[in-house]
Amino acid sequence: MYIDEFTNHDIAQLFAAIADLMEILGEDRFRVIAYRRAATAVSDTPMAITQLYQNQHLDRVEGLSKGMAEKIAELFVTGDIEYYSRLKERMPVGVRELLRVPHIGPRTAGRLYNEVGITGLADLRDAIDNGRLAQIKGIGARTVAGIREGIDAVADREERTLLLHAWQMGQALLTEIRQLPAVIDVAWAGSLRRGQTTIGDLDIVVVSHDPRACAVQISTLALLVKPMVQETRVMARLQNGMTLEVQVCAPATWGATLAMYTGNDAHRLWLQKQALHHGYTLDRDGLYRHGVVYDVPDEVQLYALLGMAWIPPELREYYIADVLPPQTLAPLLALGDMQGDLHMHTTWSDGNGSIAQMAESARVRGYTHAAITDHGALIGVTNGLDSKRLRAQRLEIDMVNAEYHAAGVDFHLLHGVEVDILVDGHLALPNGILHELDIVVASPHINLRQTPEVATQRLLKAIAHPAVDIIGHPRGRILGGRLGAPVDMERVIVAAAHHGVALEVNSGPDRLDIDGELVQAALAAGAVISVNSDAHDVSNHAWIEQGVATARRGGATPAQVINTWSLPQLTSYLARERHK
DNA sequence: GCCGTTTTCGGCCCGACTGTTTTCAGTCG
Repeated sequence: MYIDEFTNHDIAQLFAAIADLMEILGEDRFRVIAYRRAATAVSDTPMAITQLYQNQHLDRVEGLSKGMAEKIAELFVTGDIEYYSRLKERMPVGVRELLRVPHIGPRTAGRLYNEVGITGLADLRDAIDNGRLAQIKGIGARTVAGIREGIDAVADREERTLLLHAWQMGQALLTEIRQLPAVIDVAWAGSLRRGQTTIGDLDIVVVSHDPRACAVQISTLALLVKPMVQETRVMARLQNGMTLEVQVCAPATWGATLAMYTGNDAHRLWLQKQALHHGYTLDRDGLYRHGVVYDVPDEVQLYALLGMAWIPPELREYYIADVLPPQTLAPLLALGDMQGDLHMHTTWSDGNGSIAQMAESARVRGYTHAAITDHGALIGVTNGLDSKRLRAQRLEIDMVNAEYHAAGVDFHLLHGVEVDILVDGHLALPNGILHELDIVVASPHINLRQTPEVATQRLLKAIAHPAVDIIGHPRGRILGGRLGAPVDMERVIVAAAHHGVALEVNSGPDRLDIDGELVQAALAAGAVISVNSDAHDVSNHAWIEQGVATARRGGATPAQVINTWSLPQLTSYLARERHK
């Protein structure tokens, strides 16, 4: 039995590798999809697959078919999957790295191996440098340039985990740790607590009266893979492939330890400097005065002892060096401030939920309103709506609203659209229909490889359009996938502020576009922002938490985020802006 | 490979755009 050797992450990687190799080898694409689905099913499972297997509960893994469960059994029994071995004989595994590079799909990856012998990113770089790549039929100068551009964006992708996935794992860990008898309190630290868009390692700080005993208890949790205990610290791997570090401290040092583990490095050094300045020394074990531990039961007291107001973790990277923090910071946007989600899709275009289902899911989250913004007609696969279908959709939205109204429920749906911003900045729907809608989100989806000037003009033109209320995921970046359009965001922000158009923080886990830095710039210029889920399924509404974290990193206060406004306030904003 | 059955096999995600061609293959959303 090889059962202890595989985490969920390992198994998902194996299925993904099989799918990639099959695709490169030109196998039936529906079989490829089957393996991909299995990879997703496994990595979406919080419980250890090994444990489910031992309890004969693999059939409880949602989305995992019987055939794929058998492959997992084969892996646990023999240590390998025979089909995978046979694929590897036909195509080196390294070739699948090439698929991550923009402009290289399975066919090209296969040709790069067969015709030039390229087996990985390093080979690909060499082939670009020595001109071998340009010699391949069908790959011209522009494609080579595109590949050269994309290769670096892709290189560090494997190392980091998307905020959403780290968040989910962090939640699961907190829940389990909290139930241990020796635990008084527990919190995330590190980049997860700071709300970074991608996370390296997961850091957690725990408070206990008996830190050593508590560390041992933590090491027994089923979520941990190969845990190691060093006095009051636990190191382990997690099922999703991340590395975990848990530090247990005594109640008296909680404030100091949590702040030191939250960081970042620069903020940590700055805190230590401030401590010295006030006659203390500060390290991960606590705050000391004349060599004696000084009680700091929480972070607020730590910052107070160092002569300043508590700084929310999301802003700590910005408060470093000689920058003096304000004595009181305005409260940042919180999840509870959100009154409406203004960007979501339904089965009318490419979503999975009906209008009524998406509305109810938004209402249950505590919103008073939400906007249905299906795709406008342009992108084929999204089944976009033209004017005629949008008018038909209006009737269904009116009906849902009427039902809420009749039931005396305080919830209202706005009718909107997510319209494509075309290459030249024109919108993909006629002005007539755009003006009929309650709200218009305009987003760039295709042709994201433009020169900076053209890409910028494209957005500026859309912002100037009188019907546009929100610019959706302005750069179109995909985390770990592509950088997005080379837009001059400074000019875009100025224009958005001028025209009263909101810039979106899209909460899609691989988007988080715009990010914290741009939020900060936008707010400084007087623009408003809109934090939206871009949900295509009722379950996606939860993504808003990562969007809120991103807005917080930009220092957004509730008033600066149009989603916190009451329906009357939002409606008057939409009306005023439309008649400009 | 999986699903849902008219339970034995056909359908499953397809259309636009790009770059390279000279009529289209491949990538992307």
